[in-house]
Amino acid sequence: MKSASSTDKLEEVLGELKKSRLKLTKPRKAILLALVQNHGPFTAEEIHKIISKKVCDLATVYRCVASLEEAEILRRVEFGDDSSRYELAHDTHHHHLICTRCKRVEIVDEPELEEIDRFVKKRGYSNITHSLEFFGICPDCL
Amino acid sequence: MKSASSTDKLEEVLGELKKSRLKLTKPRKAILLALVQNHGPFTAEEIHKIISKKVCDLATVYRCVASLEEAEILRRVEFGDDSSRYELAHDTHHHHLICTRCKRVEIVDEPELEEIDRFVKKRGYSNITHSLEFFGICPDCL
DNA sequence: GTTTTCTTGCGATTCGTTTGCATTTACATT
DNA sequence: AATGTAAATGCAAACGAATCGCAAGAAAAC
Repeated sequence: MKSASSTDKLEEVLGELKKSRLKLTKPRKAILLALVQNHGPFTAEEIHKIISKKVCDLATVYRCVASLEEAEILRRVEFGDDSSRYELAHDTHHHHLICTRCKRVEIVDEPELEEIDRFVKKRGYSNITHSLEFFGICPDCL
Repeated sequence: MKSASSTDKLEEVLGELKKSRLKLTKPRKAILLALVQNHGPFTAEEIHKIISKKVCDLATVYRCVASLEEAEILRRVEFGDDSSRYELAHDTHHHHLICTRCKRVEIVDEPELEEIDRFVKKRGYSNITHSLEFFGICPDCL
């Protein structure tokens, strides 16, 4: 199975948006396009820059990512630096490997890590999610 | 091997503090005592309440936890709710399981999870650390 | 096209955290 | 014990990320 093209992906995501009860507005479309076209989780501020500040106010970006996260179209990621980052939830579950020197972000999607949640299932918890991020110094920075 | 008593633990931690080049001040002693006596990672604000606000200013708590983290006596933990929490770094490496309803925090220290970092070692990264937190609904809240 | 409901812009506001600066304290040195 | 000095503190002001109130604007429903 080939990976979908950028436009395919955008249509897919916009489809998800229509299925939710969220309205299809210009800021939301711009944000989703930005995340389809660009890699890596971004802060609201970064998204605001990418879509161009003329599209909408920064406050609107915050409100959009919040509603899109609620609708499970976006996923929030925390790198422990006091700001939330967002990426398409549609992408397969994965984690990040962040170089603490150059801030490069790599994707980690080892199949063995898929089963992580089972360690807490036996405690009777439900609706389990987890957040796993790696930090280290990348080969280039050594 | 028995777990150390509260006073043993406190002395051990104060020993670490002396070995660092940090001065042994009243606020730092109070904070370490608070973390020896109480479970779970706490925010600066929570620590400030525990040690009693008379001990020092909130700004001092922030400065203390920062220096104690730097000295690797405390460890910072993020639950993705826009505030940092601190616990004794001395305690064995573990993760947290946070009930998203009642905010209860449990410790997760499955031995199988110890080896997590190896998934990124093969990418040539060094000084690897990771942050893994679980979120779910606890049996009592169901 | 009109109504209803959601969304936005803009400014003000909150909240966690940090900082500047004068003062105080811990600790080393005499 | 008195002194010197570098580090730590209190207090208030400043900060940055995120949120909110409200009036105006735009989408979807009728």
